[in-house]
Amino acid sequence: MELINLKTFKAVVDESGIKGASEKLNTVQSNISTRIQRLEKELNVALFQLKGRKLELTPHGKTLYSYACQMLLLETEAKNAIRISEGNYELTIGTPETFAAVHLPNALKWLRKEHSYIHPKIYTATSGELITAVKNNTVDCAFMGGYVIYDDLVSIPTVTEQMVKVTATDQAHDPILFIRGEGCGYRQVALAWQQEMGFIGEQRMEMSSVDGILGCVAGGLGYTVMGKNMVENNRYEDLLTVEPLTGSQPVINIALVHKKETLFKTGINTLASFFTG
Amino acid sequence: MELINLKTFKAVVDESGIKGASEKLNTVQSNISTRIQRLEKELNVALFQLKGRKLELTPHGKTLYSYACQMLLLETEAKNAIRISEGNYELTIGTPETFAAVHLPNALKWLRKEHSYIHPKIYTATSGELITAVKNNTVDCAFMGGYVIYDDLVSIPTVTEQMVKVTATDQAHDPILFIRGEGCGYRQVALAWQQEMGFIGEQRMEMSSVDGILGCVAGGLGYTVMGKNMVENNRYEDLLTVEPLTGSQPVINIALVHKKETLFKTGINTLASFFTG
DNA sequence: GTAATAGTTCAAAAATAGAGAACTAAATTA
DNA sequence: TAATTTAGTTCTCTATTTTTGAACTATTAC
Repeated sequence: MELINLKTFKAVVDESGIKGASEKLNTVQSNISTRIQRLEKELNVALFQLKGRKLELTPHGKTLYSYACQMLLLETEAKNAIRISEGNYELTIGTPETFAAVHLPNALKWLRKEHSYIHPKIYTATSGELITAVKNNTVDCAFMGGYVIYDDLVSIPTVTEQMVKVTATDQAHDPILFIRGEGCGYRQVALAWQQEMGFIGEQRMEMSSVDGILGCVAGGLGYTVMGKNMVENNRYEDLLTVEPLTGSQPVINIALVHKKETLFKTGINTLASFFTG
Repeated sequence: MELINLKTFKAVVDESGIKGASEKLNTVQSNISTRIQRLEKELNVALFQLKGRKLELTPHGKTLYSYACQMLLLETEAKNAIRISEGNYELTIGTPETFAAVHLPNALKWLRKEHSYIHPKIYTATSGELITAVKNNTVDCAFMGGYVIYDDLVSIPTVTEQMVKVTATDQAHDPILFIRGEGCGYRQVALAWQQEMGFIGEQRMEMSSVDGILGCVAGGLGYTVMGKNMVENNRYEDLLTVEPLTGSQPVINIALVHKKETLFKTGINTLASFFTG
């Protein structure tokens, strides 16, 4: 039993198919196919069953999956443990795009200057995706809006952002709320505010980029609700008016989230200390 | 990181050297050497340090060792879990040669008849070697004379054997005690008895085979102390006289020993139930 | 019915691991 | 202290394994 086969097996399960796995592992389908067959031959059981043109895990496959996950986790842990004991290690940090643009640069500059033995590696995704990324060790920690309340995760509060309503300065605007895509932390705050204020019937417009949203707002197409910092120094800043949000949640708290038992606790706390002082 | 490399690494540590590992893994030294180097290159740290002509684990090596053990354990567990969930599985049973000859045949016959889904696989070694074999999962369980008192091992009492002093029937014999080799459970009882009886100065003769010992005793070369069952039906039985052992330990208790947390608990208990009824 | 998608099989090419000999260095011993 | 034994490394050649990419089959979607 070799780890590459188990890694392949796990990829097939996670990506639910040979094709997905082959893309994830940067190889061709036939390799995935044969690696799985190698495992099946070695264990002398079928791991998958073809249902139509989908693969379905057999009970044996399920059994193996849990072991494979454990073993692969141990592999990365072993590598991490050695990296840490070398005193000089990589820390994978997940962050929403917005946070990466506004808050991370200074933190990384500071890290580089004061704790150069930590080599940060940034991974951007939506808040939603980041939770799973933390859970399955794709990242060592992640910045996230709101509070996370999972048993095996720890949240360290970092920055509190003033939420603001952003409108065009010299223009009337349509009652259209511009919000970011599914999975974004700000989106939730914006929607909650909209509901609280009773603007239920209002139109909404979804847009994935902050710059795009602010551009539209500046153009008088609508208004938006987001973090104050995100507007400051934006290219459209001069055309925009911000006013602090009213309502029950006028701020958003951004936490640094990590697994309870991580080998990188010290490094993560170091990173958090930049914000908490 | 591949399991074969970790397996090799573990073997080098366990056998304390490349040579030992190469013998254990049935390959040549150069292979062991390059596998270790592969690991070192991949992790970018030295795992061993040459001290004279001995290898010494570096701190990084120690770190890796604990992970390697865990991963390799998971590998065998994964295989076992699948074997068991197939409903039809192999059970590796360790036994001293003597026990294999006298008690096992009936047990195996019964197992085959009543619990044919268990496929016993026999591994013979001395009691001493069997303890380590159980500990590192070379065998799933093992029969052993005396009681084992290790934290993570469980002993199920099976048969109690009457110990007897065996002498030639129609002959005087020299005061030479024939005993079995190092690591044999009976040997210890024999030696304890000899000491208790005050036959300290007596000569001793070591011999690895029971038949050999009984042959010598039958020929009047000396006497021996062993389990009653081992003499019964032996080819020399007619020439031998047995008398129950006197002293504080006239019997030997043979237990079936296994790790506390084994996937084969049910199978092992089934096997034990043949003896306990 | 046709196109697209998912997975398998196969042969050739590329990469890798293994065996064994030659070599270096340390311990043993005579 | 010179010779021998032992442990480990390095190197080359060979054998094996892995990867690739194309052809093929089966299922789903349009």
